[in-house]
Amino acid sequence: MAHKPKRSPGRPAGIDGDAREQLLTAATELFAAEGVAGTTFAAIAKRAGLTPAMMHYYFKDREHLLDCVVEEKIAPFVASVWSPVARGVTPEELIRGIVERLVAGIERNPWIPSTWMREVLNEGGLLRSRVLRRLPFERVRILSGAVARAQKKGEIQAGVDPVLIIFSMLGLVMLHLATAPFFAEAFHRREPSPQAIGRHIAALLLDGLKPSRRKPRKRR
Amino acid sequence: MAHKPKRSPGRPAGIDGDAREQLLTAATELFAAEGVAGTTFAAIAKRAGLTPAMMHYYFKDREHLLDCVVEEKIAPFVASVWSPVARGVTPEELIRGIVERLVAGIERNPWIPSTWMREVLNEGGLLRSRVLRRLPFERVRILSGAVARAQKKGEIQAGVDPVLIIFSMLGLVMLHLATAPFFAEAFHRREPSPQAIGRHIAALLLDGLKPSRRKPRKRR
Amino acid sequence: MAHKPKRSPGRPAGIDGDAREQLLTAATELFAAEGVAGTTFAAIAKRAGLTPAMMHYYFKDREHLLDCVVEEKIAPFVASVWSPVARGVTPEELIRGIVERLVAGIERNPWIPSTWMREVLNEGGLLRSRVLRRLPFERVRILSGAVARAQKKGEIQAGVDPVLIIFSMLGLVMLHLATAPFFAEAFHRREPSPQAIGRHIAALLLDGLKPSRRKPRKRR
Amino acid sequence: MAHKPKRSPGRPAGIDGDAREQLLTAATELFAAEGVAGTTFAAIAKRAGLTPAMMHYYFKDREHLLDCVVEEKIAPFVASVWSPVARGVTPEELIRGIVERLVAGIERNPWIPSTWMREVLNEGGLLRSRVLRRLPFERVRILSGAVARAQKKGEIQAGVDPVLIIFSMLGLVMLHLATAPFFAEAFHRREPSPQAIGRHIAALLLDGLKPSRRKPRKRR
DNA sequence: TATGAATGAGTCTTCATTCAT
DNA sequence: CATGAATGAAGACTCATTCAT
Repeated sequence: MAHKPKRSPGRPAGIDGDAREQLLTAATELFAAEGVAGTTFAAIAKRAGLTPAMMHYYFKDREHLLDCVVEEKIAPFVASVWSPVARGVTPEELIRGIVERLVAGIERNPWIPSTWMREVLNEGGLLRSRVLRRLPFERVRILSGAVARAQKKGEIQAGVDPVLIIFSMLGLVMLHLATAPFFAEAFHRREPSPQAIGRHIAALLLDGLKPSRRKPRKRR
Repeated sequence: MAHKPKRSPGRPAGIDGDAREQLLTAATELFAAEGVAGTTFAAIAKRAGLTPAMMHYYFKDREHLLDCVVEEKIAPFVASVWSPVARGVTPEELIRGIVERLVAGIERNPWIPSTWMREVLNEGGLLRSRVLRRLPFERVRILSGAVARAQKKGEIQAGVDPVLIIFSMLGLVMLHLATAPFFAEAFHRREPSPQAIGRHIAALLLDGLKPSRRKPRKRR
Repeated sequence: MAHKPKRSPGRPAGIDGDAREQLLTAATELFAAEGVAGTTFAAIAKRAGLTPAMMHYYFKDREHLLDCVVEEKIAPFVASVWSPVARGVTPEELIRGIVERLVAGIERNPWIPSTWMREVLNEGGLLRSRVLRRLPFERVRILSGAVARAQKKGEIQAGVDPVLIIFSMLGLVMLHLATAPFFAEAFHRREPSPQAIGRHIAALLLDGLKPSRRKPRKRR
Repeated sequence: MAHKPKRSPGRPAGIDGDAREQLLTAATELFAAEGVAGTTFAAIAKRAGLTPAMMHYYFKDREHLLDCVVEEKIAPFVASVWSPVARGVTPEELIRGIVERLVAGIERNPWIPSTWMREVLNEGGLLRSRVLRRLPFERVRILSGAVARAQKKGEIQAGVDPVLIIFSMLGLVMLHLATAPFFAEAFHRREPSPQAIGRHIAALLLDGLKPSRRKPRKRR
């Protein structure tokens, strides 16, 4: 599907000088900073130190570029978050694992939260349908099923929706990581670390605001 | 600051035929659907049944248009949410009130969550600095102070951050309301009602996933 | 079908300053000289003393421009040639009339023969299908029917094909008028006048090379 | 003149695998279908299963490619048609011979009529001056002289021009062969065979529409 | 208040052409 | 011979903006 000129066989992919990879990286960074609609081919090329024409050499056109970004950058990230999700684990463990992998994946790809919020979640987001097709719905259902069962057993409160809670969880992580600079700017504070954000979210998700009955557990 | 041609005195503002108001409405709708960068003057004018030249007559240029949207549409919404926040109220009551007013305000302005996520929270968002200047930080501090005090008294668990929690709260509402269509599309379900979303968020924020010790209380 | 911005009502169409008309004229002239594929928007605009952007203002894009050329320039020419063709006239009279009107029409639109040969008759011609749709086949059939009947009566020799003869006739006119400059260039002669060409073709069509049995008739 | 990289001596020219020949063939076919201006180097290379860079290896640039097409493809065709023309033959025999060789040559090179009409006869045709230089004017003059003499003797009618008639003859052949697909498309008939076209043209040229006084002769 | 005409700057895209390998 | 990478120039098209009416 994605347009990919054959790489010269003598030249291994992925090395730092790989122009295509550099363009892709530049694209993701600019998408995060300016949005997809606000990012021109010329800007991407310039940031990678190349000419706009090279963009078309490697990616044919905008549509194909977006295909490539989703296929090569976003889909692997999504897979890394969801593929360990399996049946027979408690919701709490599942959630803790997902949040950890989300935070870790985003540390490696800091452009993701912004792009996800803007271009995936939003109506009219330019990556929306492309990403939608690649979401691992079976895994998502494993989690929502586990939540629903735990609710029936009284282990999870009945007020939350077992599907919406997944959006809450993902959304909170994306949102806090995406808005860390906004937070810092608005409140003249240091940006909270991803770990601090992860702890905040886990605490909020698992206990809400209520004081814990449990002994507070050590985290990492 | 904002460019506003004097309105002919005989003609009251706000009536349905008010071209300026119609343009502003068209703008907010398109901003929500396509993002600010993806919305052209021509598109706004066309949606309002007018010519691009009229956009310039009423709003001078893009910058002024954004000023007007923030000043006349977003700022009043923000104020309606935060102005009732006062000292001497429990964090739970404050949060409940804010979430309710958010949901109500968004029902009147359905374009807000999308635009907020895209253009305010995101780095590079085109409304960011404009909105930032108009946030009611004193009120925000009232809430975060109340949370911090409640934490000290053991009424709120220590794991959550008293400022981040505000982002969590606002973010959850915006996010769930903005992604309701995505949710429906991805899971082939009906869009959850704003009320259902409000209940889910309130439950999550106040209790997390834990089963409630309290008697479940009636909500509305 | 064709994209036509409404003309300001106070300004009559067709006056010399009409920018759209000037662009259309420039387009037809360049199409004749360089071919459709070889003619850029910029070149057309420049020849009319305007900017390329104006081309898009008046004609939207290349496709619409071609629509307009065919609709407003070629179709009327074709109609002027064929609409007087009626039943009950001898083939000789019909042919003589068509050739005369062709020559006259081309004198008013000297760009036609070249464009017709290049872009209509040729496979892959860029106006071909557009023009094809607008050919007056009923009239053509009137002529070919008349020729066929005259053949049966022995008034026309049996060797010629009653449909191909129409292509021969039209083709000879177009060809000789289109190649008049080539003729002059190749043989260092003056360009033959359209009238001379018309006489040559009528003579050829009606008598071939054979010496005439008839008294040579006065022509005009 | 034409740029021709030395062929490796062990490898005979003209065999099917000859890349240069394949490129030249692809070029002529595309020129006929899309016109010279509408044919890109990349398209030619692709049709021959090679890369655009190979075009430059073999033909240097566009200008040289056109030189090669004329020199190696069109000039031999022209020569094959005209070289048998000699003094001392009746115009009728000359014409009959030329038309036959034209039809035969075009059957071997079906791309010729279209290209000839588009790129040779038309003002602005991209092969025009190149072909003009290679026309065998002496032979053409042999024919026009023969026609003129026959006119003086009353064997050919006086109404036709002895030079224009040559254009008529060549043009009719090119035109009918080039427009055979158009004819078929426009009239929903089968394409006339080259032989049928040849017969029609010979009949038209020699007798016009008039019923023949001669006994109709057998043709092939 | 409203519009059509006009434009310059910018964006996407194509293409001939070059070059190192 | 042959290819992939790279580029500059140019073309189609868009758009914010201006202006006369």
